[in-house]
Amino acid sequence: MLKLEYIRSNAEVVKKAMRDRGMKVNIDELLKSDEERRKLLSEVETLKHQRNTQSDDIGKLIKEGKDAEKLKDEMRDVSEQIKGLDKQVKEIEDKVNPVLLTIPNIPHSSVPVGKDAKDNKVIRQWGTIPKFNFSPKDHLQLAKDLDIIDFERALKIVGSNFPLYKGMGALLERALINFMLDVHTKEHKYTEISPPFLANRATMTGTGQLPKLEEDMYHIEKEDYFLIPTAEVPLTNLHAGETFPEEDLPIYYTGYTPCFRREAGSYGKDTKGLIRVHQFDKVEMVKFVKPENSFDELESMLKNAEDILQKLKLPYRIILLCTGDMGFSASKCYDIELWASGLERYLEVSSCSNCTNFQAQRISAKYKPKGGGKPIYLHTLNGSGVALARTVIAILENYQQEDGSILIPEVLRPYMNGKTKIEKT
RNA sequence: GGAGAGGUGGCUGAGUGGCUGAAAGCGCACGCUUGGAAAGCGUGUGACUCGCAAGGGUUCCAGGGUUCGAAUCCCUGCCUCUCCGCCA
Repeated sequence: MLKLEYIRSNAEVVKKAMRDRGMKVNIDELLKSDEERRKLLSEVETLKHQRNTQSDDIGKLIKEGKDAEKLKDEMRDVSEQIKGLDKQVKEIEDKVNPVLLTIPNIPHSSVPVGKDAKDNKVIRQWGTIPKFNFSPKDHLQLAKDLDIIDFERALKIVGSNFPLYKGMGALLERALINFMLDVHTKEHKYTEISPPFLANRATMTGTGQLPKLEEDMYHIEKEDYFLIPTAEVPLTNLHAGETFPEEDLPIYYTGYTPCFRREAGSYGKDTKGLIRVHQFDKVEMVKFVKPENSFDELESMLKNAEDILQKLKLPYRIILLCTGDMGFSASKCYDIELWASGLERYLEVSSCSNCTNFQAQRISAKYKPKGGGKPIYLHTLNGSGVALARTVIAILENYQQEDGSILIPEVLRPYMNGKTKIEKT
C-alpha cells in the first residue's frame, strides 16, 4: 500500500506509475478528499484538546468541592460537536481507504514501460532446446500412455482441471518438491516453513490478493477463509505487525504448499492438461530484507530459482515484465519460462518480485536500525522456486524418448528410488 | 461443543474512572569505567498521525455505548489459555 502522505508529496510520480501500468485511478480526487480530511482533522483536534484540558479542570473543581455543572454543560456541547466531526472524518476515510488498497506498487525505474505481455523483455536464455528425431508428444499424451496422471477421475472427485498423479507421476511430484526444498535450504540458506494452506481476509489483504482478486480465490464462507493461491501469502504475512532488530535481517524462507486458483475469466484458455489447473504444487521463496539491497536480493533470488532449472537441465528464458504486465504488489518482476517440447511453447514456472515496502506497509513489518532511530519498513520479495505442474510438463516433454518412456533428470533419481526412467508398466 | 480466565509498549508484566502514554524488569541506544571487553553506574528509549514550527490528536484486541472525562464501567465480535466433552 502506498501511504497517503507519500502520494501527497509524490503525486506526479504516482500518476505516471498508474499511467504506465495502464490503470485509471483518480489521484486528484483522492488528494482532494485527503485535504478535506486534514482540514476537518485540525478542527476536531482543537476541540479534543479543549475537551482534554477542561475535563481535567472539572476533575480538579470536583476535588476541591466546587461546582462544575456549568463547565460540564459546556463540555457536553463540545463532545457533541466532536462526535459530528469524527463522523465526517470517518466517512471520508471509508471512502478513501478502499481506493488506497487498490493502488498498485510504483514500478522501479529499470522496468520497461509497456502495455502488455508483448512489451516484456527477454533478458537471457539458458540451455538448448532439445531436438528429436521423432515427433515429440505433448505431456497429455505421454501421461496417458504411461498412466501417471488421471484427469478423468479427478473430474469425478471435484470438477474440471484438477490433476491426479498416479504411481510414478505421484512420485515425480514428491521428488520435485523434496529436491527443490533441499536445494533451497541446504545450498541457498532458506529456512523451511510448512504453513497453513488457508488464510483469513486480513492476511489476504496484507499481501495484496485482496481486495482485487477475490473472484480468483476459493472462499470458505462459513469462516471467511480463503485457500491460498500461493505460499507467498502465509510466508510473507508470517511477520505481519512485527519489528525486527536490524541484525536479524535478511530473513529467507522457503516452503512447499499446494496453490489453489479459480482461474475465473480464463475459461477456454489452456484447458487441457497441466498448463492451467485449479490446484498445483509450488515451492516458494520469500525474503525480508533491508531497503538498500532489495534489488540485489531480487537478482540472487532469481538465480536461486534458475539454479533449480539448471540442475534439472531444463531450457528456460528470463523475462523482465513491463509496467503493464506486472503484478499488483511488485515494483519489479522477472518471470522464468520453461520450454516445453511437446506443446512447442514456453510456460511460466516462476515469477520473482521485489515488492519493496508495498506489502510491508500493508502488514506493518519493520526493522529497528542498529544505531537507534525510527523503525523502517523493510522490503519483501517473493519468487517461485519453482511451480510444479508446468515443470512436470517440461520434464515429460523434454525428456521423452522415442519408445514413450521418460528419462528421469539425474538430480531427481535419488528421490525416485534410483530409477532412471519412467516406463509403461 | 460446555465451563472458566484473559487479550496492555520490542518482550515479561503492573494498573479497576481524572495524578497513567502507561510502574517495574528485560532488551536497546548513548555516556562513564577499561589495554579491550564483561560486570557495574548514570542518562535516554512505544507507535501512528496533524502541523513550517511551537505544539496538538489518536492509540492499552476490534466495533459500539455510558460519562465532563475510559486501559479501567456496559454490550457485541474476534482471538488466546485452562478444564470437560468429542476426535485425527
